[in-house]
Amino acid sequence: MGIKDIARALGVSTGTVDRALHAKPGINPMTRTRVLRMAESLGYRPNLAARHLKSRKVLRITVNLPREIALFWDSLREGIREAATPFAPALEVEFASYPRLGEGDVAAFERALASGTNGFIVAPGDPVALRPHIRTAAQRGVPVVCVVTDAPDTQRLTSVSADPYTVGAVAGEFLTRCLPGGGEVGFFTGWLATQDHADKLRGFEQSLAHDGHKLRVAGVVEAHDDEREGHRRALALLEAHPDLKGIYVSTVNSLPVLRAAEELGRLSTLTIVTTDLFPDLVGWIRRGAVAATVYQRPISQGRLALQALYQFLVDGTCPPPKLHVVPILVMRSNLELFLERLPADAEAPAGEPGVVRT
Amino acid sequence: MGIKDIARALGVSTGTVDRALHAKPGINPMTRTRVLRMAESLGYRPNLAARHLKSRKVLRITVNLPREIALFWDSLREGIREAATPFAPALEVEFASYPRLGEGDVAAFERALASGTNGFIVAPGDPVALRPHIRTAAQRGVPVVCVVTDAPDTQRLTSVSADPYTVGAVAGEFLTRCLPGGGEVGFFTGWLATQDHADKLRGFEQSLAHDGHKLRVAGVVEAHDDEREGHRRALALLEAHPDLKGIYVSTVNSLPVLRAAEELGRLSTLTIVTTDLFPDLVGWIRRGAVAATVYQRPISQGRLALQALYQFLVDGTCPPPKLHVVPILVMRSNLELFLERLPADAEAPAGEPGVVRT
DNA sequence: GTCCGGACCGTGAACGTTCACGATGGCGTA
DNA sequence: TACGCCATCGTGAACGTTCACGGTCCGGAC
Repeated sequence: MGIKDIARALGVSTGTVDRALHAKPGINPMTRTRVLRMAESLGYRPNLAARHLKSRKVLRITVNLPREIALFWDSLREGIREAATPFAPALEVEFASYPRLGEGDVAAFERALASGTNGFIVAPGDPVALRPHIRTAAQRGVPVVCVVTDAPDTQRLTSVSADPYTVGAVAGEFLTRCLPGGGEVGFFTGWLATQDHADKLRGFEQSLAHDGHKLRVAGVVEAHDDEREGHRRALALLEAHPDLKGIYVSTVNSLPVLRAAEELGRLSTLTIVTTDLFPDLVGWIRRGAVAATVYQRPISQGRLALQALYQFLVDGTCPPPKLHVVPILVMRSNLELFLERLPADAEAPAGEPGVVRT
Repeated sequence: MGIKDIARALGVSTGTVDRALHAKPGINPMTRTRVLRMAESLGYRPNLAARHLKSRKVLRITVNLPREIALFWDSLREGIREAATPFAPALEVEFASYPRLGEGDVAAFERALASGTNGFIVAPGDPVALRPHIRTAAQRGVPVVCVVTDAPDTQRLTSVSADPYTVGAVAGEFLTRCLPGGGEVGFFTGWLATQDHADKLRGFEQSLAHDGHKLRVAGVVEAHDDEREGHRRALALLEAHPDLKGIYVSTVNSLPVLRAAEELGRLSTLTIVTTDLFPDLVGWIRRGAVAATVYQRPISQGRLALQALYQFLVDGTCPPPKLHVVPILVMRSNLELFLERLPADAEAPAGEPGVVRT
């Protein structure tokens, strides 16, 4: 079951077999197919050890992710790094960062593609802008894996994310359980035009419906990832609904909403569910102001993304078009276990400007 | 940074370096230390590809786990298998099963040790009985990793488990959130003498205490993993406390408790939290009779165990004495995502004897 | 002095693959 | 006919490590 066996079986040399298996020039198309057919029938599996021993060519994959929110993206990077170590030194991971989601990802992508990467892991901020670049990458045989956010209808290899519908449904079910008496709850998101955000709302509403509509959505707020707007609209929602029982902030921008609730003295009567985990949120969870946060498990996402990409580069095996991680409810009781696993320097935010801590 | 560089730097042959690095006989102790020191200072990392290419010696690790509960242990095995594939064919995993936890694990251990395994992954049913065997294994340089249950005070390499204190605390916090009005709850376990079970109770009580003692433990029941006893004592507890608001079954034996609650018509007034996931539990979760189950993530445990063991066998790097996975709350809304990932044939229980399904 | 044995160490082949180079042969052109 | 070119294929070295084998040296016994 080696390259030699194929050569012997066909009466050709190992060099010819090598050329055939790697689609190199300088070989008769007929012998090429004969070799391929024989390789197939013999069940040929390349010996990776020997391959890497000889031409110490390393696979280079580049990871383009934002810097902010640090704790989240650092965790994602950590998951990738961790999953990559078993393959070292045959695999080399190159990290490139840009300030925020969608700010500079295209440029970083072009640079890496020009420098000759073998694969990508990216979080598309603006999928439409990235689409043509994913196309050219695919044409050159460079696979792209999306994490956290997807770039649908492109030639990406696969996407890894927390299934948004389930994320919303988990938050909804938890709120339903926490508020057995029923009542009104608020839903905060970024843009409902974004597929992911709309899916979360769908999942959320579906969960509420399960309970016989004792809990209902009093307002759906689009904050457009803007701190000021989030704060202002949270104040408005709370004042318009003095009897509001719960809030689910389905984006990572939960701080403005939390502060608004605190300013109005409503924290004790509200059950609040947020999204993901970042330093400034830890305190709110510890003192119970946030009942739970739906964690999208960046570490696991990173691991899955890297493994799918590596498998494809080595075996050529295609993953399913979408890979999902199960969202986790982080509460006070299991918070510490998450903080343990997180990148070390990321937990202490120190006095960041504009951050109110109580 | 290869064996040749060490040889050249010291003016010896590669054979000598090889003998020194592997503690083989037939080498002067002095040259041995000289080689080791030089290897250290040059930062020598063996080329695993070359090593495996030459003496195609495969690491063989044996996994001894119970058959029942199938879904749980199959998931654990799946996690191990999955984590092992990247190392194939340099790593070979051998699975041995015995009927139940503690029934035949010692015999299986001895057999595998005699057959010359390189490492173990086991779930000690009776840690005391297994201790001497772990000792002899350790003396022969065969590392043992415990999963799910630990064998403390032995020479095991490490143990992988869901931190029992956190498991209990998560269940407690969830119940607290579900029952904002306070009241009495029941706690079911196996044996309080078992460290893990006692830790879960501690975590559980700690979470209740956080809330200003509005929720309190009406009864702690030891069911000794006996179905009849569990059922009988559940009936007794429910009848003694007609106002019981919630139940946490901290072992996998939750069915007798659930049936007792159902028989007494108390399901609708009880918030029930169980442990782990198995086929017969799925229906109870789907119709909301079980609010949530604390999942101890066997797949992740398997992955962690294998990676720690492999790292040690290859690098000699020792993992921390305990590795923890974060327990997850499985509810109706994320149940399907878990069932997806589970071993295929394990979900459908068919008509198992003695199983009541509604 | 010769021989032997043991301790220690060097030598070289082999593992499966890759790749640069050389070899072969057929065909067209001078 | 002689030559060169191109397409196609074979050859052999190299990658870093392991291991069986053989070599060298030294001390002791005859």
